[in-house]
Amino acid sequence: MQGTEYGDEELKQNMARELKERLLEAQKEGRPLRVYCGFDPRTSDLHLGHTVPMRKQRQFQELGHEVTFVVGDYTSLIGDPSDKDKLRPRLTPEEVRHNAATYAEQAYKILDRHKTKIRFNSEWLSELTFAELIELASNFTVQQFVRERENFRLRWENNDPIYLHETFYALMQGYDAYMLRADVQIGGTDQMFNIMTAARKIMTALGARPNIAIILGILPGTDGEVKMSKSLGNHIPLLATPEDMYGKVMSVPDKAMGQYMRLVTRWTPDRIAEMEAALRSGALHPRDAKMAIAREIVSIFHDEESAARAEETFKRVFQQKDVPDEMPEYTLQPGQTVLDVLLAAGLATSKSEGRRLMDQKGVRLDGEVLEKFDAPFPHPGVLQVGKRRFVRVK
RNA sequence: GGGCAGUUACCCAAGUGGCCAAAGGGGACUGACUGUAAAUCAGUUGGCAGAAGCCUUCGGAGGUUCGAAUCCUUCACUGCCCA
Repeated sequence: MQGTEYGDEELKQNMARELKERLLEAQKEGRPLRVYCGFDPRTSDLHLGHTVPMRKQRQFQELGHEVTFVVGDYTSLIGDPSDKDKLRPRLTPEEVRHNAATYAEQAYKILDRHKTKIRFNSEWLSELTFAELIELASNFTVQQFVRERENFRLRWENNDPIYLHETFYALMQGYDAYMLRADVQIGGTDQMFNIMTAARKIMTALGARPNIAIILGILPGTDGEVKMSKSLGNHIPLLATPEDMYGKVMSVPDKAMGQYMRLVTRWTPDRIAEMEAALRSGALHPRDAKMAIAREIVSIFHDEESAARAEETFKRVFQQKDVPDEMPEYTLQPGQTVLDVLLAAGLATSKSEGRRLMDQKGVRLDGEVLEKFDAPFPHPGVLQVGKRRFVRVK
């Protein structure tokens, strides 16, 4: 149960007990547990935060259980209720399929490709009749949605709109769990309502055994404070290069190291406890601890070798202030000024921005600060903007 | 259906006829410092021009005015109250 967070010790005990019972029962029946996880095909750009529940699923796979990956193609008609003001155009079936494929491809960095079943929830949700929907809805009160769900409550208090159809999201997720006869459903604390209240209630009402909830802590973003999310700009994409991923992990504040160790790395609870003890006693420097975490994380999503290279680059660029081995290249065109090159190489989005960067002494060529933006570009070399953007100008 | 309030730059939010490219905060970016891309401090943060300057922006459209984010009309969206 490493990394779980129910916010209530009693609930945690209950879930742990139920899980134990269900395991024994399944063993007696000679069947694996059915573990359910859903995903929203609206995004196909996964980040470390998405991998937290996947890691838990992987553990189930390794123990021989059955993991079903549900593509929420039907639920995506609604979208995540926490995003309010973006109009979410309905995706075409092709887009859903494409996103599902790229999403799954990234997910297989963690899950076992051969042991993962994929289902689309339109399969059963599109068959629901209006009468059946009413039946499902009759299990809930408006108060449950508005008072118990934190994101709705906040929106209610802030006078933000809450559309009726958004409340269906939980019903649909619960119905998914019912259709799959899931034994276990895994999600972050933001899924507490959908898993605990909605799914368990619907399953019970329809005569199935309620699934057991495994609620995991939420991984904070690179700011160390709030949930990792692309829209907040504090995310670490799975598709980041090894160097970028390593550096982004290094930029996470020290205080979030524990959460990263517990929620992202493959380390055992013992190893983590050991490291934390060493940190407390001063035997382990926080920088070295974080470097180990960064290296481990890059190893998971790339491989050991790339991780070692990323570490080298990091040491060179940030600890020795040297330039990295590899960087994008740009071929100089005749007659270009410094400003032209900045713009053409994508280091500035407008001439004004380029001038500002130069005014701030943020532009260097082979280590020399460039100040005259309208001067012809001096000579080929390594053009650097700020601390970490490099282009080799040829 | 009726009444009232609101819609400002990436986000939150001030501004209620000229001094507004638009306060403040967050974020982002740059610099200094640092074990770090953290923390802290300083600066920058619409576009174009070397600068004075010019151009585009305050939900959409139209209007009043020498001049509008600010006033009027209308449309769209949101909230609150009443039915």
